[in-house]
Amino acid sequence: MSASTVSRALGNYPRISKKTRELVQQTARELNYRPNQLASNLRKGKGKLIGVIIPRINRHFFSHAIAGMETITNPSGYNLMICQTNEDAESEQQSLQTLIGNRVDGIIVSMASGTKNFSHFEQAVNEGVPLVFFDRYNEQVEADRVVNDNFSGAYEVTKHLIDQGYKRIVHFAGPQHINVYFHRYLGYKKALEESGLYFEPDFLVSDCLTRARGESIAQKMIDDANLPDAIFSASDYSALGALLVFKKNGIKIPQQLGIAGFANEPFTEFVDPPMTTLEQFSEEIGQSAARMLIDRLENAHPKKYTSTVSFKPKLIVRDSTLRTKNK
Amino acid sequence: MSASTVSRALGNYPRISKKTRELVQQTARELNYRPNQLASNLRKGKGKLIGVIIPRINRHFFSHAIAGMETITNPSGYNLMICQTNEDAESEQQSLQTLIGNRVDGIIVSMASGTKNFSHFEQAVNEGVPLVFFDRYNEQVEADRVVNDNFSGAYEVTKHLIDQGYKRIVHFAGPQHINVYFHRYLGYKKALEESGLYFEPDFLVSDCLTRARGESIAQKMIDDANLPDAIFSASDYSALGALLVFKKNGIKIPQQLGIAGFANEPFTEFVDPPMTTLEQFSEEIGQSAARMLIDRLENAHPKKYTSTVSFKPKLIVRDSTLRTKNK
DNA sequence: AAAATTTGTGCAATCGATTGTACAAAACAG
DNA sequence: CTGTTTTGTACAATCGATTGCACAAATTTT
Repeated sequence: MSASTVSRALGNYPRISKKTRELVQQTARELNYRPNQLASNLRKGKGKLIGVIIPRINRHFFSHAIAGMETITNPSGYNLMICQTNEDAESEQQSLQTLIGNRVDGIIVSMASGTKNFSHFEQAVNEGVPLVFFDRYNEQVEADRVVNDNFSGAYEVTKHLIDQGYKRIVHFAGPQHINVYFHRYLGYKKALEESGLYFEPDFLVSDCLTRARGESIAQKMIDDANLPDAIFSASDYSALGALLVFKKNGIKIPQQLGIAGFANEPFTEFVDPPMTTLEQFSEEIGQSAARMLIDRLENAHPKKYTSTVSFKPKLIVRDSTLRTKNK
Repeated sequence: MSASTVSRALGNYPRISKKTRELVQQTARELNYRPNQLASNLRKGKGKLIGVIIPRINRHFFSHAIAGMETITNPSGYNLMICQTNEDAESEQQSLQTLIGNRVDGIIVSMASGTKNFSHFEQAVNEGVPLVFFDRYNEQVEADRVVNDNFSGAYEVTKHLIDQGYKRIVHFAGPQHINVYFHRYLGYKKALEESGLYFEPDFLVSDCLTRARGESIAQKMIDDANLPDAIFSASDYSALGALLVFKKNGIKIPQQLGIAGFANEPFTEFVDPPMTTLEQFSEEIGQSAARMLIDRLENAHPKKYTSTVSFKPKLIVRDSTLRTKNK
């Protein structure tokens, strides 16, 4: 029996007689035959493989986004090949090369913080590699996007702080070349301005995303006897660090000082006091990105077509900012 | 210029003249040529690809294990292809087929809880697919393993509870067909027996791993006015659920009731009171599994050689079980 | 019963890189 | 200046599955 017949029998081609087909399939099962996907993909030029590039897999947001993607890709028969960049630009470049070299059908990316040059992405787009960004993207690169409305999230939480009567509100910011953190800053600023609130440059603490940095900033505030009324942090982790240091030093939260974070990391619910933060819908974002990519892969789109979906983070108010309730 | 020359030039074969080599490499860069890995892998029969099968990617333990693997595989030039099973046996089977079909060099697995038949793994082993299990394995399958010493971890924490003066100690258990949970139960039991402590069958709460289940069990204990002295849970999540319900009902922890979990999920540090638990060294386990697989791929081993590495979890004592301190 | 159509299978080219072998050109030796 | 060795490049087969085309057998039509 020829290879072609076998191939067609396994592929359920109508021209193959029922008898042969069943014989082949039965025999294949017995011999435990597994078609070599490499060969198949090579010949067909497509392999039902989607590449994913993310900064870190062990972050609540990203691992949940990936889980979300899989709920979409699996039923459609796509597999995921996941690369971590560890926030490093070069590693991101490499991952992109690897994925393209492996002829993935498309790529879902969230950019590394180390990335400041975007030519590798632009080039990929120009070569026609279907690309979808989620969460962290860059304006320059013309590709599909699934984003968080960080601006509105930040605006809302800052508004909330103002409503609670906090006036001198500090912002723990992230690297401003990343859209995500820049927009959080903008939302924060907009809310302040709208309320005609006092704002001075050192209300902005730059690159304050980690627990350690949050701790040291808080310690410095205490040492300088220069406490703000409230802190809106772009990261739950630095908010946590600050909260712990303040608490240890007997500063009452939320009465003396309010703290809000961003991302609704699992621990925020359980710190004392529970922390106000913003939920990001990571799974939905992952799903949406996957859907968008598959749509692009399976349906023809006009050349310059790009699509953007935006998710609005949900404000989760907890005791760490409820000054009115906790008088 | 022939394809073979190009291939050799890019591969830095000594027989290619420096001039040609540089010309080729330069031109390749200009044309943005990326060798088709599919074709290359097909021809070479190897692809520097490692498959990973895990229950869920968005679990602290697993996502950190994967991060650990990457620290080893990346420098060695291997890529990871990750599949989630969602604890489902059939999905696990499929993932295995997919990975083998894609001719991965080897596979790192942590079994799904739904898996009760292991023939697919045995068959893979027989076919010579290099397999390394981590955390969740099965005795029947002869393959390399990286495991947690769940027995000793459970033994230690139970011992600790006994030392703190708790007597009626309940165990929230997981599915006993999974080695991990079975060993936790055994360690718990051993500690009780050694201390000559009273043990009755309903001290064992089966399949109690989720927060919701922990809550309902705790509620039931309260309703029945049948509180134990302490709980050792095989999962931080169910421990959390119980802790929250007890607290809401005014039961003093650790004075009236001690609670310990397993896995050192991030939130355990921040609940009130902070929860005693066991740290699992997920990254190290991932690293170890990756190292073991690569060793097997790159070094010849005798046929029946299998290796097992065991990590001892570290007891992290926090206030939730410190009855003596919190009198 | 011959012609036309349908059905079932095999041949051979193909995807793109790799590699053993062959052969031409250059370098060297005698 | 001829013969030998070295160097550099090309040819062609290969990995394994897929697929257009061709052709034989079976079935239907006239």
